[in-house]
Amino acid sequence: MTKIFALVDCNNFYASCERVFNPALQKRPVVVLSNNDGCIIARSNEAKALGIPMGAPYYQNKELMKKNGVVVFSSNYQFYGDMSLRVMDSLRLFVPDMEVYSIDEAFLRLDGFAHHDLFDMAVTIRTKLHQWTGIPTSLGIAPTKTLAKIANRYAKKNTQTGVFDMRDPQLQSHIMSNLPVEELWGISHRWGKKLRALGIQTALQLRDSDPKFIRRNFSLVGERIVHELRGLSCLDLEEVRPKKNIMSSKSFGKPITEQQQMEEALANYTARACEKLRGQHSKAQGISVFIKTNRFKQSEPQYYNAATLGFEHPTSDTAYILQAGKKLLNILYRKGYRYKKCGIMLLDIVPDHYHQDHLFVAQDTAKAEHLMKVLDLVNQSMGPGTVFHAAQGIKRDWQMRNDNRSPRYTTKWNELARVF
DNA sequence: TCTGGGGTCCTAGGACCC
DNA sequence: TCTGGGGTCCTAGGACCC
Repeated sequence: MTKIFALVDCNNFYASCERVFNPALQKRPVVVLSNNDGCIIARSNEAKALGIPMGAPYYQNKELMKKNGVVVFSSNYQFYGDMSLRVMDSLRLFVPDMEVYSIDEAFLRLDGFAHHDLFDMAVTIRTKLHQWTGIPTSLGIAPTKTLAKIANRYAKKNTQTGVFDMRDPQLQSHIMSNLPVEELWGISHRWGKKLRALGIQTALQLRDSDPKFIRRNFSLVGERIVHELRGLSCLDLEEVRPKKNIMSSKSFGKPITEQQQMEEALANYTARACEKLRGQHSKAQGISVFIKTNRFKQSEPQYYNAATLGFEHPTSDTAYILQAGKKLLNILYRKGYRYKKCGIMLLDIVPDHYHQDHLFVAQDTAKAEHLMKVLDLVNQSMGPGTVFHAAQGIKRDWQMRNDNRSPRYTTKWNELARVF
C-alpha cells in the first residue's frame, strides 16, 4: 500500500504567535530576534516583502526596519513553546499517526483517510487550527516526506487555501522541474553547489539521477533523497525518543572577564540542562563543557577550549553535575580573555531506571533524587527559577539581552493578556 | 555596542579481537 | 622480497535540520 504523508507547517511561526494576542500587529511587518537579540529568526510576510533577510544580524538591519515601522520582538520561547503545544494537541484530534518534527512542523500519516477527500480534510484541519489557536498553517500532501515538504512550500506560496495535494506523478514532475535543487529538504547550500557542479540543477534532475552515483558523492543520505523524490518512501514517522545529548549554551549579554562570573553562568546553563534531563526521565553519564571568546572580534585575542568528564555513575543530580562542571571550567579557564559564550553538554544519556548497583553511593543518590524532585515540583508550580542553587548567583549581570520580549501570555498569571 | 541555540545521522579510521 | 582476513565497537568530524 502506498503511504500518504502530510506536512503541516505554521506560517512564520514566532511572528504569528506575537500576533495572536496583539491584533494591532495584523497587517504590520513583524520580526522576531534570536537569543540575545542577535539575529533575525522569524519574519511576517510583510517583513519578508521589505527584503529583511532571514538569519541576518539584527544590528545590520536596524535602520531598514526602523524606516519601515517594523515591530521587533526579542524571542519568547516559553510563549512559543506553549503555543506549539496547543497547535500539536489540536492536530492530534484529527489524526492518530503524527510526528512532531519541530516546534512549528508536524508530519501526519493520512493513509487511513484515503477514502475521504483529503483536500477537503486538509482545509478543515487548517481552518480549525486557526480558529482554535490563532496560528495560520500550510498543509502539503504527498507519498513521501520529502515530497510533502515540497508540497507544503508550494501550498504556502501559490495557493489561496494553504493546502496542496501533490500525489499526482505528473504534477510532481512539473513542480520539480521548476524547483532549484538546493531548496529540497536535506540539500544544503554546500551540497547544492556540488550538485550543480555535477550538472544537477533541479529537483527533477536529481530525482532522475543514478542513486548509486549520488550515494558515492553524497552518502546514503543523498541516495535516500533520490528515492523519496521518486515516490518511494524511505523516511517514516518517527517516535518521540528521549534525547541522546542535552545541550545548554548561550552568549552573554556582555563579555565575561572573571572566572567567578563564568562559573555562575555555567551553573545556570547546567541547572537548565539537568532540568531537561529529569524532565525526560533520564540520567547522564558524563559532561562536556566549552568556553569561547567572540569569534567576530578578530581584533581581540581568541580562545576556545573544551573538556569532558565521565561520571562514576549515571546521575541527574544538579548538585553533583554542577561540581563536575566547575572542575572542568577550572581546567579550561585562562585569564586575560573577554569571553562571549560558554556551554555544557550532558552525554551518554540513559533511562533513569537504568540502575547499576553501586555499593557506596546508593544511600546518597536516593536523597539527592528526592531533593531534585521537590526542586522541579516547586519550579513547575511556582514558575521557573523560584528555587535554585547558590552557585547560580543572584546578580547575573552577564545575562542575555531581550529588551523587546512580549509578555508570556499563556504561561505566567501576571502576564496574561488584558481586555479593556 | 551589536553576529542564536539545540539537535540528529552518517562515515572513516583506529583499536581490538580471533 | 616477504608480514592474513574478517569482524565489531568506538570516536571524531562532517554533514544536515529547524
